[in-house]
Amino acid sequence: MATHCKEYDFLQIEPHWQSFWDQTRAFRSEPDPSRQKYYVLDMFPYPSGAGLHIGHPEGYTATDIIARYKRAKGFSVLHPIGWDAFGLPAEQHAVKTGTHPASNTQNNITNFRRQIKSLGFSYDWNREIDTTDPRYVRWTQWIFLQLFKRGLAYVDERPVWWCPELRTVLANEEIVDGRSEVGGFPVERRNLRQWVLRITAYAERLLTDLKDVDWPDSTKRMQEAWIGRSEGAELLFRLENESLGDLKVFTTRPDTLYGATYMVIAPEHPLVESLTTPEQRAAVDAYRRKAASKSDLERTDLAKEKSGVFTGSFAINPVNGDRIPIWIADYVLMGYGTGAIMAVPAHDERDYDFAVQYDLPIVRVIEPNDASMSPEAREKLPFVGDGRLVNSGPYSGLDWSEAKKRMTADLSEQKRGRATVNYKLRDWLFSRQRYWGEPFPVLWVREEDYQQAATAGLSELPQEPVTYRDASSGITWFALPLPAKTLPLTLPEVQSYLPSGTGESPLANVPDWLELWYDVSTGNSVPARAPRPAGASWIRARRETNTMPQWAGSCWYYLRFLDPSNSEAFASKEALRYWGVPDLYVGGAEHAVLHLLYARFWHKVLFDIGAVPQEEPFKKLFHQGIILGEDGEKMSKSRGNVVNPDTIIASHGTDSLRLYLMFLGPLEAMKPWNPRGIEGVHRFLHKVWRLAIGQDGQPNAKISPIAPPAPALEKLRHETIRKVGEDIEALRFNTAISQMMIFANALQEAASYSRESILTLVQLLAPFAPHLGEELWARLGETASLSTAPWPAYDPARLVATEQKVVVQINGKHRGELHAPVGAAQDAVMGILRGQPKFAALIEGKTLKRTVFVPGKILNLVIE
RNA sequence: GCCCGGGUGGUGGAAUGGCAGACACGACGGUCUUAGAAGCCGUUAUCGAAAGAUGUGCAGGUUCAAGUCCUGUCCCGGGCACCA
Repeated sequence: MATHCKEYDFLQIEPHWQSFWDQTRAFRSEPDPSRQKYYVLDMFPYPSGAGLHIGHPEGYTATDIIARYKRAKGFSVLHPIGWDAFGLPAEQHAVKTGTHPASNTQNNITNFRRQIKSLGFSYDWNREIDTTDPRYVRWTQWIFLQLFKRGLAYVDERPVWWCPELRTVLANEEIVDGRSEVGGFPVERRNLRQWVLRITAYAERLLTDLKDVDWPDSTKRMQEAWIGRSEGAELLFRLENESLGDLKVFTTRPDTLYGATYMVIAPEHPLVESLTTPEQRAAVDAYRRKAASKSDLERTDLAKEKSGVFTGSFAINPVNGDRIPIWIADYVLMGYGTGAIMAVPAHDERDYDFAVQYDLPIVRVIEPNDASMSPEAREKLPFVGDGRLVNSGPYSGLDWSEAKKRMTADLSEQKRGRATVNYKLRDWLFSRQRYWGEPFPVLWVREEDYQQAATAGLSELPQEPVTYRDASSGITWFALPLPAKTLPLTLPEVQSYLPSGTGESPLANVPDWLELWYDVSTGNSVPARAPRPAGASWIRARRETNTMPQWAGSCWYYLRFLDPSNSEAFASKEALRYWGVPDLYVGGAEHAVLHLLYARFWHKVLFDIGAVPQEEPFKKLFHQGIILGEDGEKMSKSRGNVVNPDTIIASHGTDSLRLYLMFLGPLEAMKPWNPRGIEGVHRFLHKVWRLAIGQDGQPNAKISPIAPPAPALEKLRHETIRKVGEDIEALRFNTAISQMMIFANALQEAASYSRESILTLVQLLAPFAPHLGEELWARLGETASLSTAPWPAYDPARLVATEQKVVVQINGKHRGELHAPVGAAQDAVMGILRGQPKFAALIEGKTLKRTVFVPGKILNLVIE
């Protein structure tokens, strides 16, 4: 089974075992009720034209080690891979070359698959998935229909980022520093009809359920910050012109209500028109024009300088009847809270800056409690800390937290306010004006046709229809979902992949796909240019031209891996019950918010409809660190510091690359690539080879068949089994490797060693360097594949030595060490110490003030 | 500005409050060789001839004992950013 090379010939060994694993389908996983399952998942790659980046094998090696280790520990392991294959680059390539994005995507996948296979990962290739495969798209669309049915999808005309160069809409996350992430082109605001998912309905659960997952703290914090929950109150201010009703504001500080000296509404606030007095009209119009022309970037860039304009109108403070001027300023955002605030300049930095700039009154209503504060600090405004109320009528003297509660309750009684919670999280803009994405399984129809379809009952409709009014025609269109059984809705062939440039995707240029006669009783359709088929159930319909963003496919792929070829459901109940959700998920921190938040949202929806049994998709999450170039800079083509895995595999072998990536430092750390480092681990693998195989290609003569193992070596063997196992469990691969190096060095120094010793080393190393592992395992005479061998056990009793080293300190300073029997008490150790002249001299004639003794570790004598 | 990480030899890094620098890389010396490569053996934090002293960004503190805990501060990296 093994090769016959005499030297460590990785170029021969690695392909040999890769085809062995392939042919024997060694890593196929099937549900096995007799064994515990373990599902270890990588963030699946986008198959870019550039091929595998060195960051991919870093994370993938980590999960592969876990997968191989867990298999050896007797788990039934699910370790799959697939392709997140929709995306803008393939479409841009198509625009440039005119070739179908699918063919470019398939080429890239072929290259990625070759590269990943050459790394020897133990994926179950029977479960490979591709998000662009119609059999996959079908279920992505099906999940969308579930969201739609529950009222979690809607359309909205809203300002989006428009990139004239790419002729498409971009999401916030696709914009970096005011330019498109892809290409770096300028972007601007434009209003378009968009699909939006109501993720805000899940804000509270997305926040509170973070406590149940084992994730890096920093990632949880980022999600918390993104969701941005804040508790406060909505307060109603009567307007002086009573015919205009009330002005509703959101505040987290209702306790400062007596300090409100002006109000601010956003430039886009609906009351702007009616609040503006004739005298202020010109100034307000000028200000609004200016605000509208500013991009968001400019708006935030000019953050330091506040600007605004007075409306001429006043509101009435509900607690004291004060007349408060109402201003317009762009530091208040229409998208958060109510788009209006009460400004308390004494206790808010932004309000303070604004008040100073426009010479508005500043009234202190909170005094600090902290007695240790200097008089100057107590006087300083704005003061945003906690304290006691002053100048606040009947509430003066109360602690601020108490005042918050009472004032909110009192206002609530008068129907002038209520306690409320606000989130920074916005609904998720879910459509793109592109070709290369999942089409929405939705038809736009007229109201009477929608009613007819509703009666026919073929499609599952939301309680409230999703509609939009076309401003130019005045027609209100109704969104009719396709029946689930007709899915997938596939992409048509197009002449050009260029977006229409009018805000619609290239799909708008395919009339036969777009305009239909649709049969509400069967779900059948024919192009609209054909005559209307006979029968009352045929209606006129237009397909949705938007496609879904790339996030759609990656939101649920971990579920498809459970049962990838199922054509009845996205996964069978049995598969869902057995495999559940990933036990470990490894991927880059760049997905800390968006992908992981979106996937959690979809998973919770699936949980709510009873489609999955767990509330959270990813129990344990780990981020691998970025590997920097040799120069300590981020790898990039322009810097010329990119390391290509193929090159390393050719020069040093996959096992060396894998081992080096893991030895480089802690998995989560950002660390620079060092070409000399790969030589080091490569030498180590050579050393292991020589420990196992002699120059003649036969097992090394130093391996003793009969002699009992040396006790010290045997103890080290057990220690190494323990340490490597513990480190793998904790994803501390760098220290696991160093322990194996220590063991290998000890074997090399020994005159002879047991066969068990070298087998142990090979086996512990195998998850890291699986090809060398299999080769040596077979060459040492084992007949079954190492991939099926159980993990070696260690005997805790063997770890205990008879003698222990005790460090001797005098006044906390290291003064040497002595050896004492294990478990020796303080008195016994003191006895040994006094018996050694070196130590006895140190305490001679001194007063022993105190003795600190940690058994088996340290003896610290405090003397005078 | 706010929220997270992190600063340890020439380099990557190791260290449940208990011997700082494991394991490697690099460098230097030796061995083998006609020579080299690969092995193998040794040295390698700093100062010092040595004994010893000093040493984990900086300044303090807690402790018998601090890289580790606390306070302040500087620097680097990541995230968020007028969110009321």
